[in-house]
Amino acid sequence: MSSRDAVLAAAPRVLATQPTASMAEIAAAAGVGRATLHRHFASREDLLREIGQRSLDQWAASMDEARVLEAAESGDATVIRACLVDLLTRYVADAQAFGIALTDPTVLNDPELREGAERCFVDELRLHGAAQATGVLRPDVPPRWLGHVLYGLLVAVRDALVEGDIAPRDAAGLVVTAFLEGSGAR
Amino acid sequence: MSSRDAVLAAAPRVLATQPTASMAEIAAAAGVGRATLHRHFASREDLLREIGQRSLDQWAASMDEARVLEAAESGDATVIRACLVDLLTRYVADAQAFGIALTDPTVLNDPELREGAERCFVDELRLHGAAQATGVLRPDVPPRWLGHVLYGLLVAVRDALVEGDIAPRDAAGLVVTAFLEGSGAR
DNA sequence: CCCATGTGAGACATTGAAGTCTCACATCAG
DNA sequence: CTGATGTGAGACTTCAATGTCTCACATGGG
Repeated sequence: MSSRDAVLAAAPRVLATQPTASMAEIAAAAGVGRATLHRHFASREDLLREIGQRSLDQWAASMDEARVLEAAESGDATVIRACLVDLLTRYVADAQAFGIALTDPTVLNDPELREGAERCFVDELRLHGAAQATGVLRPDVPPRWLGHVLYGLLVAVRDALVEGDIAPRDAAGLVVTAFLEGSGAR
Repeated sequence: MSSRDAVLAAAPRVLATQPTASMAEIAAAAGVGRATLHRHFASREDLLREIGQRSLDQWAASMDEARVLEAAESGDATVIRACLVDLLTRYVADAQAFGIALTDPTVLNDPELREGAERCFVDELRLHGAAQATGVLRPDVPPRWLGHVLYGLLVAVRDALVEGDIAPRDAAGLVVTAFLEGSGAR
């Protein structure tokens, strides 16, 4: 594994538990010299942006793999619902790999990344819209609110896993249930 | 309003949109000199801790006002459900006032604050436990997970409000519904 | 063997925010 | 008026992390 890959593997891991970790700490965690870290990423911002970009790529990839647009256009409630579940499951995995990108100010405030996020979000909204139109998701809430709820649940599952309050293998199921059925008893 | 109160009012507001705001920016937002800010709060950590402590006090106060422990001990599903809704509504208001405390590393990592948070959480868990036992909340998930879901929804509503995706007057209802009923259509 | 490449260690410089200090000024109670 | 208190402005110091640079070394291809 190249030292660059070592950094890109280690950084999200440390930052997940220590969002303010210094470059020195990140380098150490990656088993790499501080100078080497700076060779690959000129600044801390650079590194964070790269991680943010990768999380966006992963977001897009997950939507792609779940065939979000295809499902949205199908107009078939069963397909849409299955797609949603598939998507959420992928998101949960992504949130563990790129948890830092969910809440880091550097990532959240970067104009380019924001634009990329909005682009992904628009695609996701297609699915939510189709889900609302076909009776899969409740129609009486703003579609963008559904995105926020999803986001919040990913933050929740990330933290719950970090603190060891839920088992990794249960994570996806808990999120899917919480999102679709809520936490109220049936 | 004393300058100290001005700071304690302004700081959470600026930090809500700029979590990395400098002391100088906070002072400016409070309409107060930088020296004055340091007179009241020796360090940035001090200020953040004070805000964190106040958010904990508010958390405790909200549980108190919603009569959480009383409801938990009542064993009455109707009472418990009403208490939960009341509590969530209060939380939504609190999340707007102290949104920064939800995700700021300084607040989240301070040992004393963590201990205080855990103490509040334990009380909240009593309610969740009672709610699960009386068929108000689903019994098939870890009680602590319910706390995380709630937390995630507060982060979601905070961000949705900051970005203007939902109307302030709808916020509480959206959170209550998302938590209890989920986002799936009935 | 030899060179090219990438690396670690560590010295060094830079920077930007934090924190300190002084002083003049406003306010207000007595 | 007068002293006490709190304040704003701004100069100043400190400090920790960032970013730069050099050099010796390892490795691997030729």
